[in-house]
Order: sequence, then structure tokens, then C-alpha cells
Amino acid sequence: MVQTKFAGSILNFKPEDIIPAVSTDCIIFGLDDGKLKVLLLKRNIEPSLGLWALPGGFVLNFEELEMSAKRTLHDTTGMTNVFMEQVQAFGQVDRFPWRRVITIAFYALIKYRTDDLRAGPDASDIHWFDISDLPELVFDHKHILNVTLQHLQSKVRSEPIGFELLPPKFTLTQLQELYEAVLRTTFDTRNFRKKLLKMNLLEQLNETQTGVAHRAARLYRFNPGIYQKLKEKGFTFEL
Amino acid sequence: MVQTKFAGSILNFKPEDIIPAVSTDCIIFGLDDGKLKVLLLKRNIEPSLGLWALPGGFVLNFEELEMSAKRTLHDTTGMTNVFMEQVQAFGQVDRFPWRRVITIAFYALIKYRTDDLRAGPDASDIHWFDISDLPELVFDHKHILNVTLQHLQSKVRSEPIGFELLPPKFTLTQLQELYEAVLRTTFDTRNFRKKLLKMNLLEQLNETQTGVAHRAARLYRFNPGIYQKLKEKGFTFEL
DNA sequence: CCAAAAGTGTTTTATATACACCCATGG
DNA sequence: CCATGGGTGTATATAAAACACTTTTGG
Repeated sequence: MVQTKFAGSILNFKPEDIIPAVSTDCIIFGLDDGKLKVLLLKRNIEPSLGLWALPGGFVLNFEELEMSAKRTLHDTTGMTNVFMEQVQAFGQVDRFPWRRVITIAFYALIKYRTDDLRAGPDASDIHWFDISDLPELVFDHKHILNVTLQHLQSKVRSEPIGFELLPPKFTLTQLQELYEAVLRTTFDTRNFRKKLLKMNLLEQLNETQTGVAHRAARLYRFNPGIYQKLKEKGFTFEL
Repeated sequence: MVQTKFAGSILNFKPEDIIPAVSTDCIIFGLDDGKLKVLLLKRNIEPSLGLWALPGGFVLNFEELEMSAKRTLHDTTGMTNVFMEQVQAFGQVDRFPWRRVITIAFYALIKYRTDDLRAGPDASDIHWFDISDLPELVFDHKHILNVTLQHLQSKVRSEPIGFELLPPKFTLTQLQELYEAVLRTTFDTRNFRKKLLKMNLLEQLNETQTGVAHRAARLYRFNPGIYQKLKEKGFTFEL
């Protein structure tokens, strides 16, 4: 694979660099105050200038798909070090107005943050939207988001990926709020804690929360190594 | 959408008809004698002439992705009326030797049959292979097959799609064998029957098997309408 | 009458659910 | 000392697992 540089606006690419008709789009989920959010850009380019859209862009020749998603995310939002997973391709003939473009959706669960966000040259604004209070989206991006949300919900129940949304050290309440936000439900606190602790995936730390005006909660850490070992022995995460 | 005619060999398409670099591949699963099989073609064209491959071909302009999968399946195998679902895209830069080709995998579960199979002009042979006894496959098709198999296994546990593999009227033993083959496990007969019947998805018919040299089994039918209704009420199929 | 698969219930064990109060801390 | 969220256990209900024999049919 040829290393792709982060190149900014799509206007900087020569036509021969771009695989015609194939793009990647990024669905970036974050959790803020118990609410599931998704990162959107206000388009600064035609078509549909001024409307909100998922971050994304064309795939370059010699660029792996996942790398393309990472690069376009960086080019449009400034975000780095986001590990994304493919959802599926979306290829409706008329999904893009000017010509046929097949897009491949990638999603990520990340810690909610606004500090390293800066809209790239193709966007005039960038914003985390509550998943249940979305603006109008361009093209088929609403559809892509819905499919991805379902994908996320099914994934989050069968694999311990939810931890990606939390800081390395987190409280059980944070964890519960995460699952409640993503799955749009509520859990009984005692039962939730029992279930998760019985899995033995969480390391209890000798540390507690600081800076809270009430009893400080104990911190836990997710241990991917333990998960790997358990998985090899036939364990499956199920929420 | 423009209706696409079934056109046979890819050599019949003009270059401007074909979306460069995007293809669909079909993973067709069938069940024969309690064994999960997959349909493969022996390539009659370069590259990799003579090797086994998944049915597939290039996506045409103005052709929906799913339609492309259906059409290429028909062109290469003669099969019609196969409903396929997307797995994901595969786009490794070097997956295809001559140029970059991104492929989108679709899979189907169908009744095992050999009668309407006839290799198209791009294949010299067509064959159902046992999933645990596969030949060498071209390109990344082995990888695509593995990913799809996992996809199938996870899908089949959470949605009643397994019934696609059976004739409309089937016995509970056939159903159990199906799940055992797909999930590569065994179930206790009494528990399996109890579980499935309790879901109320199966209509018991007043008919039995014929032509067997032992007690004839009762026939059942899957009722998708009932499933829809139950699903709306919050029921989820879980095996 | 025999071979071959169909069909059937109960007990035990494990998991899921429901539910309410005291604890620790910072302000 | 009080407001705020942290943390805990038990009883009940439901679901999963284990297990073996009788029935029906065609040949």
C-alpha cells in the first residue's frame, strides 16, 4: 500500500488519483452527557452546499478503504487516530445527483470531544448532533445513518466495543449510561453491574472519581487481553 | 432504474457500460444432505483461468448493486429468483491482479438444486462445494467467503432466514439439520423442537412426509406474516 | 418383525428479573 | 448536615440443559 498523505480539500487531488465513483463516508458516534451523538459537517461545496452531511470523500487509487475513511475524516474534521469499521456499501444509482457514486460507510465509536475538531476546507461548520434530533441530511445520508445505527446496536450487544466510547478509566455508572444511550433503553443498576462484573472483563482499580460533589465512584478498566483469552475459550459477550 | 438485460459474457458489455473498478460477488449457500455447500465456478477467462471463484462480475452503470449481483449470478450460473443481501465491500488495493477492483459481496441462502445450473460463457465448470472441503480460490475469495460465513452464522441466529434453505413445507428434523449445518454444532432434539414451536412461527400442517422408509414426519410451514406481526410487538428471534 | 427415524415430558440448573435501602463525599 | 449519586443482596420467575423410551411406517 502506498502511504497516503492527508491532503485537505478534494480539489487538491488530480483526477487520476481518484477512483471514479467510489467514496467512503464516516459515521462517528460519541457520547455526551448520556446522549448518543453523531458528527456532521455543513457542506461548503456543491452539490447541496449548506446542507449537513456525513464526513467523507473519494477513495484514492492505491489507498485502502479503511485508510480512505480515516483520511477523509481527518481532512474534513481534523480528527486523528480513529479506528473505524466497515458497515456496508451504499450504491443506489441516483443517490448522488451529478453522477453515480458508490459509497462505503465506516463507523467509529469515540470519546466525545470538541477540542481537536476543525472543519476542513470543504465544510463551513462541524457539529455533534444528538441522534434523536438530527437536521436534514444530504443525499441518502439519513438512510446510511439509520442502517449504521442499527449495525452499531447489534454490534454493541454482541461485542465489548462500547468501551471505546469511554475514557480508559471509567465508572460503572458511565458504562451503564453508555449502553442505555446506544440501545435506547434503561437497565436495572444492580442487575447491570452484576452481569458485567461476572464476565470478568473489567479490572477494578484502586482509584476513584475526583471532583464530584458526592460519593466518588470506583474506576474500572476494560482489559482487551482478558477478553481475547476468554474469547478463545468460547466466551461470547452478550448484553 | 434502468432495467438491465441479462447479457452473458462480460465481453458483451461496452466499456462505457461498466462502472470501472466496482464488481459484485455472490456467495450462494445451499444445504445438501445436512451439509452446507457453496456454489463456485471454474474460471474460463483470465486472470486465473482454471481456478475456482465466486460467481460475480462488474457493476453496470444505471444498475442497482443488488440487481448487479442477481444479474451476474444469472449470467454465470443460470440461476434466477435468488434474493440476495449485502455483506460488505472488499477493496484491498491488490486484491485483483490487473487493476484495482472493489467488490461488493452479496449472499443468499437457497434450496440446494442442480437442475437449473449451467455455467455461463466465462466459466468452464460449476459445482457445489462442501463448506469444509473447499478448493483453492482466486484472489481474496477465500477471505470473502469466510467473512460471509460468519455474517451468515450471526444472521441466522438472530433472524429466521434459515427457512430460505428449506422447501416451503419441511419437517422439524430438516430444520434442525439446517441449523446444525450452518452453525456447525448439534442440538438436543427435544429442546430444539420445544424452543422453535414455542415461538409460534411455524404452522403445523395436516400433512406428512411421503416416500420414506420409516415413520413419516409431520410437515410445517414458516409464516413470514406471523413473524412480522410478532416483530412489531417486540419479539426477536433468537436461537 | 425389523430397521429407521419421529415424537414426546420431567427434573435440574442457570440465568434474568424485580425490588429498596444505606453509604460516602463535597459543599 | 444535607443533597447527590454510589453501591449492594435476596427472592422469584423464566429459560436452558440434560436425559431415554415409545411410536409409526415401509420394506
